[in-house]
Amino acid sequence: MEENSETSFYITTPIYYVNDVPHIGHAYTTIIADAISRFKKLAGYDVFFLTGTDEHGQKVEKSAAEKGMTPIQLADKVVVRFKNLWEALDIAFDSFIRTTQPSHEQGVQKIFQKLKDKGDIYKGIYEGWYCVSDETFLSEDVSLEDGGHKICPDCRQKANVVSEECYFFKLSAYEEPLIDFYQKNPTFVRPQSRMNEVVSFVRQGLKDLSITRTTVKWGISLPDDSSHTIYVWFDALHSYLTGIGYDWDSQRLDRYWPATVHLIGKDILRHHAVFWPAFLIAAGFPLPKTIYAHGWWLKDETKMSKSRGNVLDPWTILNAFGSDPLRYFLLREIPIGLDGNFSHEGFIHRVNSDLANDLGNLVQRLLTMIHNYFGGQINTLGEETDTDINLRLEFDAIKEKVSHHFEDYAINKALEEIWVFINSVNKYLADNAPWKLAKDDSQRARLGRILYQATCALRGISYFVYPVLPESSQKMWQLLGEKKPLEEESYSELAFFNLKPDQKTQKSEPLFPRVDLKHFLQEEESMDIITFDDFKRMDLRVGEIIEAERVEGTDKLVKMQVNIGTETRQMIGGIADKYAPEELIGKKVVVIVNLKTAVIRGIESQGMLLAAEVDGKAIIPVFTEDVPAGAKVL
RNA sequence: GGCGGUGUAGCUCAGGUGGUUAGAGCAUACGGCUCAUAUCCGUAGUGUCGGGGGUUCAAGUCCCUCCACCGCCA
Repeated sequence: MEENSETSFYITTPIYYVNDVPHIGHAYTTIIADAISRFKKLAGYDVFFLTGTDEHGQKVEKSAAEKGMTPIQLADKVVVRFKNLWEALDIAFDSFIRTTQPSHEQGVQKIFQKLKDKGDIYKGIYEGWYCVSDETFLSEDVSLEDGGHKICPDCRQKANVVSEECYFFKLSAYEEPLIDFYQKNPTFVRPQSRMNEVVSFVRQGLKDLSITRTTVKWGISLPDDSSHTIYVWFDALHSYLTGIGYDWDSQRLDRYWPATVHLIGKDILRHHAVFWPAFLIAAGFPLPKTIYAHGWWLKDETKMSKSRGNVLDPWTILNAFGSDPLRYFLLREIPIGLDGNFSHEGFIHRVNSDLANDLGNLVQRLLTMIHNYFGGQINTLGEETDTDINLRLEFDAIKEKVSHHFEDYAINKALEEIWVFINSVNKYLADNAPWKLAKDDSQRARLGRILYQATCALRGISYFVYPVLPESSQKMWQLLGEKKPLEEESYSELAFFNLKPDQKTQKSEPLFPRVDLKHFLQEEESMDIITFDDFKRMDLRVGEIIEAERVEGTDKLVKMQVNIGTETRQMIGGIADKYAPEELIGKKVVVIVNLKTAVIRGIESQGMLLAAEVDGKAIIPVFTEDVPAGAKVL
C-alpha cells in the first residue's frame, strides 16, 4: 500500500464504549481532536476527523439486559447522547463510525480472515482468571485470595476461572518488529514518558493474544466459525480503517491512511501502541505516525469515578456557560499529556480572567471607541508610527509561534502566545490613549490609525482563537464587519492588514460575561446532581384525595385526607388559590410519603403533594391513565 | 521488587549542552487611567531551587546518597 500525500491529515478519537454515558473525559479527547482538526483545515491540510462508538462486547450485552433492552437498542440510545453532546460542543467531525454498521463488521471479518490465512491467527485453548466487568483476563501474578479465588485488581470484583477455545493472534512474533519500529520512530508515542513505558513493556516479552470469545454473543462472528465472536479490542481498533473506507472506498482509504494522530486516553495506551501496530504490520498496512496519550481530569484533586459519584457531567458547564469557555479551559489549563484538576473555582477564575477580562473586554472597548468616535467606520488614517509598526511585527511573530505550537499539538502554548498578544493590544491602547486624542479634533487621523491598528490585531486574534473558540471567534469576525467566512481565509493568507480600514464594525453585548463565583456556586448547589440512590430515598406514591377543606383563616392552605394505598394521611397543601377544595376530591396526585412530618398552622401534615409552581401558584400534575392509589412513582 | 519520572515564589508551572542580581501566569499590596464586562496599564516583592555529601574557578543545571510523591510492569 502506498503512503498518503504530505498534506493529508487523519485524526481520530477512540471510539467510545456505549456502556457508559458521555462524561468530561470523552468531551476532552474529542475537543482536542476538534481543535487540532480545525487548525489543520485552516493550515490547508486535507483533514479527516473520525470519531464514533464501540458497541460490541459483554458489558454492553450485560447492561442492555439489565435495562430490559437489546444491545442494539441500548447502543442506539447512547449514540444519540454522544451526538447531542458533540453538537453542543461544536465538534465538527467528518464521520462518525459505529462498530455495528455492516461496512465495519465485514471489514473486520475480512482482516481477521486475512491474518488467519497468513498464519498469524491460530486456534488454541485459553485458561485463566477472567473479570466479567472489565472483560479481561487477569494478569497471572495477581495472587489468590483466601477463598481460593482471584479479585480483579482494577474493579475489585471476583473473577472466574474460564477455559475456552479461542483464536490467538501471534503477538509474540512481533516483538522484534515493534522494537525496531519504536527505535526508528522515537516520537511514535507521545508524550515521551509514555513511549518509554511502551518500550519497556514490549522488551519484557510479548505473549500471544487471545482475540475471540465463545462466551460472548454480542460481537462480530468469525466468517467461518460462528461459535466465536471477535474480541472487542480487535473489533474496535480496526474502526480506524473501516471508518475511512477499508473494504468499501479504497480511494478514500488511500487518501487518508496511515493516520496522522490517534488521540487516546492513557488507559488504552497498550492497545494502541502495541497491539494495533502489530495487527497492522501483520495485515500489511503502514503504521500511524503518532499515538498521543492525554491525561485525566481530576475533580477537586480526586479521581472521578462512578462509585465516588463525582463524575463531572459536561452539560452542567455547557448549560451554564456554553461551549467555548469549556473548550478554552480544558485546552488552556494543561498540556495534552498531563493530568489536570477541574474545580468550579479554577474554571470560573480562568474564564473570568482570560476570556472576560482580557479578550472580551478588549473587543468591547475597541468596538465602543470606533462606534463613539467614528460611528462604527474609521474614515481617516494617519501614518504608521513606530509603536504601530511594533504591534504589527509582533503579530507576525505570534502568527509563526501559534502555528508552530499547533503543529506540535501544544494547544496550551498556542493559547498562551495568543494571550501574550492580547495583552500587548491592551497595552497598546493604554500607551496611546485614544480616548484622549478623541478630545482633540486635530488628532483625528492619529486616532483613526490607532483604532485601525488595534482592530487589525483583533482580527488576527479572532482568527487565531478559531480552533479553540469557534463560536466566539466567528462572532468577533462578524462584529469586525467581515463578510467572508473565516474558514475561507487560509492560515498562510492571514495578514495584519487584511482588514479594510473603512470596514463597518458593530457593537455588541459582552462576548464572555463575567461570572460571579459565589452566585454560580449557589446555583450549582441548588441544582446539585444527585445519584439514583439519592433519588430512591424519596418515597413517591400515587395518592387519592378523599377529603379536602380550606384551613380556616388562610387563603392558600387546604387540609386533605389522602389515600396512599396502605393508609390515609392528613396533608396540608398551599394550593387553594388555584383549586377549590371540592374540585380536589377524587383527584389522583403524586405525594412524597416519607417526608418528615411538619406542623403547619397547628395542623399536622404527614406528607406533601408535588406541584409545579407557575407565577407563584401551584399546579397539580395529573395522570393520563387511571392508576391505583399507593402505586410507586419513579 | 524491576524500569521510568517528579520535587523551583502562597498556588500552577518555565528554567537545551553548568556561567553575571533564578523566571512567567494567577493570587497579594500600592500607584495610574477612565474607552471598556469594578475591566485595562504600571510598580513592588518574597524563594535554604526536597535533605545531605561531592566534582568544578563556577551547579537549580553534573555525580553519589537519603526522603517524599507519581506512572508502567498483559
